[in-house]
Amino acid sequence: MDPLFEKGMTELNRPPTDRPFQAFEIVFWHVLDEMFEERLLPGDVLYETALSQELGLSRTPVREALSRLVAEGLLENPAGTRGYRVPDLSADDLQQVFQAREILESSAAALAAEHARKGDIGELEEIHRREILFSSQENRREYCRANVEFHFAVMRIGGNRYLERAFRPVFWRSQLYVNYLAEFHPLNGEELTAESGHNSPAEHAALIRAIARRAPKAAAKAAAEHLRSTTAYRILLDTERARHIFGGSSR
Amino acid sequence: MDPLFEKGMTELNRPPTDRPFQAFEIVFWHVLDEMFEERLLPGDVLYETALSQELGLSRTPVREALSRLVAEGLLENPAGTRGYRVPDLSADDLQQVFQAREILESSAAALAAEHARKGDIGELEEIHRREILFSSQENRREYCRANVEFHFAVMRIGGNRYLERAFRPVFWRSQLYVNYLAEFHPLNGEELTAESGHNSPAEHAALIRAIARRAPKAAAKAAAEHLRSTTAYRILLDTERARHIFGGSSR
DNA sequence: TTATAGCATAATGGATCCATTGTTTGAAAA
DNA sequence: TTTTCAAACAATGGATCCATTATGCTATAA
Repeated sequence: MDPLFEKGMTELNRPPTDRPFQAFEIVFWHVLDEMFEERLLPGDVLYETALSQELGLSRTPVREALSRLVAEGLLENPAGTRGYRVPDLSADDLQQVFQAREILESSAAALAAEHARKGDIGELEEIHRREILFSSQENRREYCRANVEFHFAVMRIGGNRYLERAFRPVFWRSQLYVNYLAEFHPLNGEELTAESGHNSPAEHAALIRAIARRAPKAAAKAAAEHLRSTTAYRILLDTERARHIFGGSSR
Repeated sequence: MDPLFEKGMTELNRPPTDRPFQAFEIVFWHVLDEMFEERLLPGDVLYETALSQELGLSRTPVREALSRLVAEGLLENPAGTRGYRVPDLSADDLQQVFQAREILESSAAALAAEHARKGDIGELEEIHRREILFSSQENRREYCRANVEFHFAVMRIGGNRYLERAFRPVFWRSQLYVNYLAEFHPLNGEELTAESGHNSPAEHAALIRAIARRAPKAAAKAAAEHLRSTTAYRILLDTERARHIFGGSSR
């Protein structure tokens, strides 16, 4: 459990701090990692007891973590039910998640175009360089990482902490869907990959340009268009095939 | 502690269910009510121990509740610090909260204009009738209630559950600010009241019309303009006076 | 063979306990 | 009188315990 946080992309979401991890945080990020790594799939159920034994902790921190995950909308435990269920995937959910992302991210992009400072543009460009590098190297994990960083960076540069807070759970959820869908989609391995076919870098470049020249509307448009070309979104449009995917877990 | 949930406006936010309250829910809504009722002000600090004694519960459910409130952004406990602090009010926070609301609510209004069914319009009109009634009766509490219901109804009719989830904490926080500001603002009692001078009903009417005639852009515009005319927002514009208000708690 | 009732199992909500650690008070020194 | 250090106090994080109750299995009956 030690190197739990050197892998995966979840630590991106943990605010940087020198304070040691509390037990419940270990559980929280562990579960999140399991979800991102697709070892936990929609329909799977987690139990406090089992988890606490697996992780060698008492149930107290496990409860805390699971309860937070529920608050984030990443798990659900309907009233009077035991176990914490990884929410099912429905075409409707997918559509709503991406619609929400489009609203939040295009607004943030517009704000970023208004508020960006010189260093911010540099930061975006640095991330973007990594995206290009890793996409050409076909280094899926590092590419994905940079991609995640990019979206959070735009959100942060936008400068609205409340919008940013609202964004995090929506984004997480959409990431889960992306991985899962890419995994199970019949087109997987052909033209579709988890990171939207590597056209992201070009679209990100367009967004950076819009932000750099302080064009809020163009930035918002670029962000929205980028989302629309995402793998998951494209799968969604392919509703006929989608029917084969959505539904219960395979496990 | 029994009639805790017949007063206040917080129960609006508890999803309806026949299941009895769990202990942690009692704590959760209790604290929320204390905040809305302005018995808890920015800068105040809550302690698990004290709360559990006050409410006659063990610390376990209290911890759960406080932890959820932190997750909602309604309390904060910085790393390595004791006590849960009601976040301070800064002009910047206020601006951001209202900016976030504008983004979320205008988007939801547009969606509502697209998705509204006949019954939905009826519901909005019913709430709106109550607003008019109570505003003319100067029944502050019931008016406020209807106002809250209205905003949630628009969000719900928009139909995006993820947007709705993101909206809730932002809205809550803005409500806290509204009450607090109205209380302490030097203009309180003159032209400003907590419910933005009762021009809300007219603005809500405009929003309903836009939704009813399926005009997403008009709906979004109406929602945004409504927010801009809110008390707190108007106070915010009055930055000179604002300086006297923002800052530590009075308690 | 399928459906139902009842029982055994085990997971959860809440209470309590303990070790750790942040806070505060007070005493001593500058 | 003000500052520093230490010791007592108190709040929290985590572990454990217990009562309640959801869940699953079995045996019986249709």
